[in-house]
Amino acid sequence: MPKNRIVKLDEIRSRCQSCSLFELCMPMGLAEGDLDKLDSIIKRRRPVEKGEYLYRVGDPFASVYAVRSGSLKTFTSTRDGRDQIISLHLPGELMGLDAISSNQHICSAMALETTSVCELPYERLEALSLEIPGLQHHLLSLMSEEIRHDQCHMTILARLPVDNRLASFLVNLAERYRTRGFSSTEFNLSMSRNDIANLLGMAVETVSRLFTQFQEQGLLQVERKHIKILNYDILHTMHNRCGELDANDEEADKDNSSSSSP
Amino acid sequence: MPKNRIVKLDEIRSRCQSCSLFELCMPMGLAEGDLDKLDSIIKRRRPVEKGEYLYRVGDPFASVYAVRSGSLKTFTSTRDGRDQIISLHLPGELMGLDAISSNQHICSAMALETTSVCELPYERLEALSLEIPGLQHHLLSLMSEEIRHDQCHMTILARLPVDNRLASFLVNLAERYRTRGFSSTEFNLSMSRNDIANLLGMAVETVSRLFTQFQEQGLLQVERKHIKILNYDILHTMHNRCGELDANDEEADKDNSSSSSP
DNA sequence: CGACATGTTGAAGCGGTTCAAGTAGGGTGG
DNA sequence: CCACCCTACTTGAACCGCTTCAACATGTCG
Repeated sequence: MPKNRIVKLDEIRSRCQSCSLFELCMPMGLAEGDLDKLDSIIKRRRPVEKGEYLYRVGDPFASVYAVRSGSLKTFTSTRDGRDQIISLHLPGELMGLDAISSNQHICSAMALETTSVCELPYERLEALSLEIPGLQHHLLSLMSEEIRHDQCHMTILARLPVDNRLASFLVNLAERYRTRGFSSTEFNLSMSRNDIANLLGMAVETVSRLFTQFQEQGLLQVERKHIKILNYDILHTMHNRCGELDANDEEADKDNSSSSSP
Repeated sequence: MPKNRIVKLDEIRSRCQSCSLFELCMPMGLAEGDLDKLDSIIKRRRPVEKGEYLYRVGDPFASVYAVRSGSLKTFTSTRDGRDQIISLHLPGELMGLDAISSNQHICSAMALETTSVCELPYERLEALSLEIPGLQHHLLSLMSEEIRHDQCHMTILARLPVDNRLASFLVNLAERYRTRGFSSTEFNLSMSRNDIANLLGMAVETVSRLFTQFQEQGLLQVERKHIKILNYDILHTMHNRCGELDANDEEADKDNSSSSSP
């Protein structure tokens, strides 16, 4: 089971009560004054409408963004002009940290629905993280979390057949909704079939076929974007378990067949 | 062309002269005293022999490691027991930062040849980065670099046919060797065909066939692990250019066909 | 309502895997 | 030093998972 990435709703305090920055400010138990400091650098901005860009590849890197509501996809463009979707971002997640080293955004972010975000000017955030205890660690931790996620996705793309990929996607979504206090068995997809296919490295038609197949198998009930999970267990069996560490890990990598052991 | 990830050899100073920690300590122009501080937390350890683990999935996270010489692969295990190689690490690179959020290693690291590393106890490193100007930013920057790399690899796995994947791999290797002052046209692979296949999400046989195909096309000369690149341009044409930002990026993602523009 | 985007379904084709067999290093022990 | 073995690698041929192409259905929005 992945570690909870945000804090329970009832633990949220004062200012950020109406804000989805849980993940960013809460986990290290912020003092009142520190919370003020954080609040002071946050820029509110008008919602990003469906299809609008929050930022684009190559934009100068000035801020990171915390999703308050709605959802966005990030994607890069390959040289042949087609896009590759990198990830889906839900409320409570921080986006844009991947631009730190290049000082410009390395992917574009587009809203999948009307989406509101908080803008955090990065320089001020970085400065603040030298002051506020735990903030530095938290930023580093968030990035490490993102690396873990990406590695998991790489494994999915490299190793799994298409049905397992879709199952992984759905299980992951379910978990994330559950963590946010929503139903983990019934939700609406904010991504189109096209986007899902792209994210999972397959053809749209395949996604379509898999949804009907899953439905015929009694795993799901699908109606357009509405998903109802009927048999979570089987889906979970199919999904890639990377990132789920448990006690007896030593036996997991016992047969490392590749380049020799001495 | 990816940004240079390490500093030119003649810019290296004093203590770390014999060390490949360029990337970690150099880019922000360390003061003499700060360099001492950094040196003081570094643990030297005996070389890791080929096939030995530097760390394993699930190991408690205590340190990050800078590769001084040699090379390592990192990999996770999927639930079916097979491994998925995540990346190859060459001298000058820092490994293990992905363990920050979970506090245990999320992948295993195994030496591909006799490899020497410097161990940096993470807690002390994090503490130090509150003191040494620029170190915090550098750590964040390194992680952002890793995210960029992973995203690039995701794109390769999701979109490219096998020949382009291998070309991408070789071009990437060539660049990294060049940056390190080695020949970018002639080098030895430290990975086995098996490992390469695994990393690129394909079958060993395919890698083998592609090498002979590339050779027949006059792109390469291959002899076992020794690679000589004969036509870099064509390989470069095949390779995925993600992460290579340039001035006219706005036209790159003009036709974003997926979920609507307003 | 018509037009266009999005989603579904079927049938053909192919890229890459899998299976099988054979070759070539590299190390070990006699 | 060679015979041996084991592993890494290569090559061929059959198969199949998924894509592609094409046609149709369903929503959605001006």
